[in-house]
Amino acid sequence: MHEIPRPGRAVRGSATGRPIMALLDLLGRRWTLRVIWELHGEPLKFRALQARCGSTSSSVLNERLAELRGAGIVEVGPDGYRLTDEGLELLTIYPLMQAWAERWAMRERNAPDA
Amino acid sequence: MHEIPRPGRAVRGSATGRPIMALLDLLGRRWTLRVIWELHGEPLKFRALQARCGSTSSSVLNERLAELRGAGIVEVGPDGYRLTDEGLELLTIYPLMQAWAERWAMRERNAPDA
DNA sequence: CACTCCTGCTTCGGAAATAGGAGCACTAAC
DNA sequence: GTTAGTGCTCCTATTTCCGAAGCAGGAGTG
Repeated sequence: MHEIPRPGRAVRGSATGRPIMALLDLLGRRWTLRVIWELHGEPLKFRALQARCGSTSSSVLNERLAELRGAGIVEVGPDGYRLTDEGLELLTIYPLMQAWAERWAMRERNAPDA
Repeated sequence: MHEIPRPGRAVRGSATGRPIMALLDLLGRRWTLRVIWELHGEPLKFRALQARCGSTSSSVLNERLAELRGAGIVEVGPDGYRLTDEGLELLTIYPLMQAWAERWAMRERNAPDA
């Protein structure tokens, strides 16, 4: 088992305890950004969420969900997993990322293959 | 060697080619978010960047830099690695993450240990 | 009761990514 | 020549992840 990053504690790559470092560690793990993205709408059951995340393995998905619940980003409701109020706040970074990704796609279309 | 995610192509967990999926794959790799964060200011040489990223291994750091250069987020200048104009655009998500992380730290301080 | 279906979750062996460190080729001093 | 700095590569050990199977519990059905 690995540590769930928390502000005020040492995380991978930073022992200062700075909150942003804990968040960068948390969000930088595989599937974490994707899980939050897929939970932007209605609540999803475990297997439904798994299917939306490209059929990622249940073991890793369960770890990520435990971390996100520990950070107060995701909670379990009667209809499945959903974002908390704080999780919804974190969702504000996604429109920026999506707009950036769209410009990225336009640049790639106009560029010859690398 | 592994594939550098690009919009319009299949990436880990998504074969649709949606640009946001490529970006989520790219940013969800270890050290990627951190590298962009550390490059927000002045340009950094390879070893200086490595030191700021908690002495991550040079092999992985080099892979991440190759990916970020391939995506047009990072470029190499006379003074070292720095963000491109598009990389600076991506930097706009960090103030939101930092604010979120600060609230996270406040919640943790007010909460009994889990 | 048994049986079926769905739930979240766990376990396990093999595959892939990352860590950690030594070292290379190159350039610029001196 | 030596020394120091650069980006980067190679190698092995460790960690993480994948993929599939299966478990425990609850609800419904007869």
